Amino acid sequence: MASPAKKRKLKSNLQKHISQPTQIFHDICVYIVPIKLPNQRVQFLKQLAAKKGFPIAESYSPKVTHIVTAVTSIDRIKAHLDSENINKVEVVSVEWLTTSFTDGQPTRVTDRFRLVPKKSLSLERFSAFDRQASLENNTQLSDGSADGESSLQLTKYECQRVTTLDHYNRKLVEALELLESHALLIGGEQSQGRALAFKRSSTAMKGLPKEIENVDEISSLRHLGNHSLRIIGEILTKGYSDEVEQIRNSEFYKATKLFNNIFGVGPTTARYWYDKGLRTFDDLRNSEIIKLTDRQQSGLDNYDELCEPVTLEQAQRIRDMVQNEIDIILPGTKSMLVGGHRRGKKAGHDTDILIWHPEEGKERGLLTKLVDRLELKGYIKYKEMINIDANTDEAFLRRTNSRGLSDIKEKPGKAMDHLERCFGIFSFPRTLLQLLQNDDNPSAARRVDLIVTPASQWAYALVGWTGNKQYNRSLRLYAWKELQINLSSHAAFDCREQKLLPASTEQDIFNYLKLTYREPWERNC
DNA sequence: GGGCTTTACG
DNA sequence: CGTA
DNA sequence: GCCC
Repeated sequence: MASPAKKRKLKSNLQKHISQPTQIFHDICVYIVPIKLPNQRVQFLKQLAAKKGFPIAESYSPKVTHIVTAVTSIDRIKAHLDSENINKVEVVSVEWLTTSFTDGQPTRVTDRFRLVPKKSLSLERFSAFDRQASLENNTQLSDGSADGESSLQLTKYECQRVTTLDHYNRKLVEALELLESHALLIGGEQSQGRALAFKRSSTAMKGLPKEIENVDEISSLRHLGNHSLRIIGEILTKGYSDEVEQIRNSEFYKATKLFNNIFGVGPTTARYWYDKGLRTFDDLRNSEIIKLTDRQQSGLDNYDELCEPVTLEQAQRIRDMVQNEIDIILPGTKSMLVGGHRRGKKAGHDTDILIWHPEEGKERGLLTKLVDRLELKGYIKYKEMINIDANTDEAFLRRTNSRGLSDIKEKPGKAMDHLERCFGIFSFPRTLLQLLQNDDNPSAARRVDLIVTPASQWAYALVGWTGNKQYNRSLRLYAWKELQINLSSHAAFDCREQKLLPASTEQDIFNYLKLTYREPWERNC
């Protein structure tokens, strides 16, 4: 990261993706009702509207001239807008907007586009109508736009676009993610890069506003090259990809993937065991030559329970319990769920809890006390404590300097102070409901991460620990390449201005990075 | 052909 | 090397 | 593997 070879010329990519509309239609103002329309589609329509010069209102106000909606009931609209006063506003289907895009100007509103009272139009017909409209819209736009631009576009970085849990191309994403994990399991010099490329292909698919039916629709998109397109094409034409299925059913993939699923076992160890001839957990347990680390042993012992998805309700109960403890230890301490659950996942593979005290420094030593109390209650099956003491300041300065800029006189100060972490396997009593549904196992093992952050680093910790992983990678890459800002989950350092960027909210960080704020559930790359 | 996020700790 |  |  610090080599001089890294001094690549900064391209002015920032403006490149924001093409200016040739004209702006000031006499209209469109409000898109975010009901029944997937968020992704709303974002897509807004983006396109901006490009085509259609003013968009973020919320409903008197200046709005056109309400665009997928909802079929006028009452539902009124309820949503909390206003009866929509008589002089045109309430139109999404098709009106897409037709207008195709026309390059606001299309005259006819009865065809107007929302009519529910009783005279069946729901089925309306949604079929709408599906057809979106299809036409995209095919027409991608072929025959006047300016020759394709309507399907992908930003360079994932953090510049909206990616939600819901999307239209699950099958394609699944295949590409399998190729990603396979690349990691194979290992070798090139594997990280190959895996990343497949990951980017898959996030590209997640970001599309509709289901892909033909490879041609996406063949010119960024991040989709020969290999990914070949896989996608195969799946689109015959429902599956030979290459993917061959990998999925291979002995190598099945065994290494199984091992890799054990907490404490990465691709290298999985591969090593495979090369030694091991294939199953029994092979592992009975092997004379294999020495499991404590972490791996614990991961293996709790394998089945750790495979159970952590529901949002469970995660909330775990946080409530943590909150109860820290209320006793240090009143005023706060905690929140981060990770996948903050991004809207109903089921996750672990629970991440961010803990802090509004008063800087008060949080010192808190985690040890918290973990002690949880341990006394018998909730902890396995744990690793990670303490970061002071004098990491120096390391931070060295790194910053090695990125090719002059000495920093001003010390980062508290920026790198003691962020404490504990990760491990906790065990919680099952609820009555779980006991009824599941077996008679009275407790449930869960992967839990506890993170204590000083108030000064809270915003950065929040962004970092909310993730997801790919979102963070893209955010940090973008920050460095485009703005020469070094971003981590503790702080951001502007290398041009030679200063730390203090932030108290997530919005502050997005502002520094000149990015539109993304809600946590829009960061599911 | 270089680059691919971050950067500690255990 | 694996964890986040 | 894909982008620059």
